[in-house]
Amino acid sequence: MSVTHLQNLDKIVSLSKARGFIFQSSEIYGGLGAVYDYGPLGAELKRNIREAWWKEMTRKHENIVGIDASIFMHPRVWEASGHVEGFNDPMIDDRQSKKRYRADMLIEQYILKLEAEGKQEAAMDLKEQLDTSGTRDGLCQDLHKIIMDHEIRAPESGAFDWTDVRQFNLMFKTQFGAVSSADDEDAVYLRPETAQGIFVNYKNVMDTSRQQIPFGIAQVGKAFRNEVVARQFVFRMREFEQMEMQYFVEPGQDGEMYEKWLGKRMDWHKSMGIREENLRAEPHPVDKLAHYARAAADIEYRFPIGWQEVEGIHNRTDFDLTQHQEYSGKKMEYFDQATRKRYVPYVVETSVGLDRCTLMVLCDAYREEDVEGDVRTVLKMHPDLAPVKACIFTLVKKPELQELARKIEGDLREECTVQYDESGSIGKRYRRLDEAGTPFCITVDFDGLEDNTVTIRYRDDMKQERVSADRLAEVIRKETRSWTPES
RNA sequence: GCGGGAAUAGCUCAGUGGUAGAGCAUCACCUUGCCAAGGUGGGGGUCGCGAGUUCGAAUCUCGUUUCCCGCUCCA
Repeated sequence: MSVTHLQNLDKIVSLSKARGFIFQSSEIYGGLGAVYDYGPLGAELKRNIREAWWKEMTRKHENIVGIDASIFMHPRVWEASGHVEGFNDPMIDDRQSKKRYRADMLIEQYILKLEAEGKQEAAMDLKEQLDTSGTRDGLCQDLHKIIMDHEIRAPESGAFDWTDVRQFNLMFKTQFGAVSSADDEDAVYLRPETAQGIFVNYKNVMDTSRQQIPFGIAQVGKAFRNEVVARQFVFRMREFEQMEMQYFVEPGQDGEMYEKWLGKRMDWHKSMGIREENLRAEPHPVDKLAHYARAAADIEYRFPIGWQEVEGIHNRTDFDLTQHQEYSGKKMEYFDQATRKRYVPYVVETSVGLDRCTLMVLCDAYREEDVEGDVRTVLKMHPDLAPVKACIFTLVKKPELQELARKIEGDLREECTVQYDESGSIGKRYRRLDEAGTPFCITVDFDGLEDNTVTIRYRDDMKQERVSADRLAEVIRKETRSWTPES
């Protein structure tokens, strides 16, 4: 039995389409870039992951509650959060090397170079110009002028052949209200992250849910980013779903809680049946942290496209709440009755991409096995996540078998997601369900008509057992509980 | 967004200016007593889309969209 390691996402993409996990959006119109739809199996898989997360993050903790905030938010939210600033990177292209650079970074590098050459005065002067860029003819024009005036060359090619400086705003903007106008006053954004929905509701939740610090707010929802480069299947989409939990703690407790949640979240991924050797935690270097974070780490999965982030754990400090306090004028402080301390809470964030999780599960489950000279494609995912948990077959298409099979199907429908299949050869049906990741196939044969027994065939090792039809639910439960991934 | 490559049936592809093809898949029937068996028949393509050249374009030219590979960002 051999297992092939995927070199790219091609096979996952093909299988996703062939079996109805994931389709490209608006395919009949030629598709829409970096937007995907979940088909029947994909919708079930994604929902199973979402529910597992929700159960883990809310129901298992008495001090974490869920909310469901809107996608539209007051435009000022995004000024407070830093997204209007931070999601507006001025970019410039080198026509020679075809490489793209952040215009402000180029100038900063040039300043460092001047300083290294001992030209302190010129460096100071340029720094002043950079800091005041955007105040003269607009940010793009100002930065472009600096680059032109100083003949700043491309770092790699050494060329001086630049395009204009252009800004790429990663936030989708739309009109609010029935009357559309070109005025920016009416513009609202589709949220680029779900976290702000939690921060703006922090006081509401605390005032109404009798929670005291430390406590958490969890949310699952869509977010939108107009990515410059949006590729690699559902890994980077323009519309995606995040599962976030913001944990509010007393300043000083943030470091410990950050470590704790990093560990708990890693454990969760393992409990989803993801192989341990394909998971790792990567701390962000201190000099590369986002504007809001004091510490950050990615939980990465070894995708066929390399190690990539699935979840981010951030120590956001009091950045967000302080910003909202300032921009909204509303107090975000917490008063601790026991210690008589008053403070703006610190926030530890866990933020996981649901679509990335789904892709991770598909990649980790995908196997190509050599079965008697034939290739068997099978998705060995955790039975709890499987879109279809069991499928009922008749050994051959005969009315007397159909009756018992339909009865078993009906009984199991109460227990889990099931399908019924009687077409084609038995082997073909097993393989079809292997590709769907269905862990249990139940076949009704003529012996079963006598003693009410059936064979249950296991996806992972293709072994079969004869069990009483009455015990099926019990066997499925037991097998599901004891399941572990094979490496 | 920029550069390079690609687009023909659900999938993999053949077809280089003259009637749109194959294998697999799918559906129906027959067959089939446990790992993609076999038989018969059916459905499915405005050759990504739009122009142009031509008597005639899947085929040549231009544009456009989407996908793949790089450059930046991130869940």
